[in-house]
Amino acid sequence: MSELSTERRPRADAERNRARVIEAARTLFGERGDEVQMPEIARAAGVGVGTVYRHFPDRQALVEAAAEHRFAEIERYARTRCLGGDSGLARYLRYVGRMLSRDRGLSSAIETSRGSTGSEPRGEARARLETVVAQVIARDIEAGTLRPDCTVGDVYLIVGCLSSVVRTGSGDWRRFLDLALDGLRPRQIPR
Amino acid sequence: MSELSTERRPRADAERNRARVIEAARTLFGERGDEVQMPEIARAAGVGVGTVYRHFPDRQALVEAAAEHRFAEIERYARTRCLGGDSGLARYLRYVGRMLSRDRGLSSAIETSRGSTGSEPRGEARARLETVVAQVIARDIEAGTLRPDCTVGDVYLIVGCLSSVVRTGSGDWRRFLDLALDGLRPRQIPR
DNA sequence: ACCTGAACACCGTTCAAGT
DNA sequence: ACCTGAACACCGTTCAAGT
Repeated sequence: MSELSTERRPRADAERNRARVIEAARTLFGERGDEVQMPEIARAAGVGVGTVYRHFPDRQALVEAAAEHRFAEIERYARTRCLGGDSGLARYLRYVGRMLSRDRGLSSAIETSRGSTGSEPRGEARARLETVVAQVIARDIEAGTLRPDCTVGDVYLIVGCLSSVVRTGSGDWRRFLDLALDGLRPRQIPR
Repeated sequence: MSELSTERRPRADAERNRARVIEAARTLFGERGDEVQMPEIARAAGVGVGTVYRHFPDRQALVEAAAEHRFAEIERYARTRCLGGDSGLARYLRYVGRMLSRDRGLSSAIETSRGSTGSEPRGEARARLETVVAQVIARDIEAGTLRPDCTVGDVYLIVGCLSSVVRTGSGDWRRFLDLALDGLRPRQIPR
């Protein structure tokens, strides 16, 4: 009857192993993106493959877990540096572009988390991020630098494309952002 | 000394097999995109896997060959229907979007042909297409509906993103195009 | 010359055995 | 409870044998 929570205190070595796996995954995915293999991560973490799978149901889950801290960083940046001026969204998107260029694993996480039904929370850092992005959008619209019909969905659309451009190296992502941002500006003097 | 050309006349059955492989690949890639497997294509074509590899060096080459006729179709559409009015590029991009929605294999071909060095011809249909796209751009710029600094590279950038949006189903590709096209319009009354 | 398909290589994932 | 790593499943690609 003292079983109020389903949570179990994990064994100390289990917790340490989990941390090591995440650490190794961050480094390797960050450097080489999606091509890194599971046995290599296990080796770098100093554990067996089975241990990796004990902590993460599949490869995809590990990719997401390894990228989670980036979403937290991005959320923090958006909250502290994109709510002050009148073109916060531009600042935000350029920051995301730089992040994607530096951390190739972030790109994989964003790309693959989209094929899903679309409505799964996928980590609380992302949920928080969505809230802040909505605030950035509202602020820019009020400042008159953003078209009034712009939604969070539009920003996701653009982030996804940005990720695709960076990942494939098919062009200059800064140029893409310039075009996209122009597309998001309000029509000046419509008549 | 009568060997003026390196070309050899292929045996009749070889040519027939090649055609069958392409036909099977078009159908299957078109329906289910990148997930279709080589043995399945071989079976559908009524040949052994080895025969597929005799005609196409690897999977990627087959994907490209199967999509080649789409590039020809798109080039024809661009040439006949996008050089008349004053917003040919918008017509063009919407047509590409519809094609990508219908033929899932085209998406794979576009996606994967980008990671490369960037400067390989990759089939003559694509080379011809590039020429026509340049003409569409020039015409729209002259008509004043397109920003004067728009390049073929910009259009490729947008087609790549369009492909990514359609493939991942991460959002409404028509909405994305509306935004991108707005970004490509000339700034009205800049001062 | 070209075809066939069993065999190989590779990588994600599982599970029997160990502590 | 958790860990290990050999074994399995799967799929792209090769190649010895056949016509």
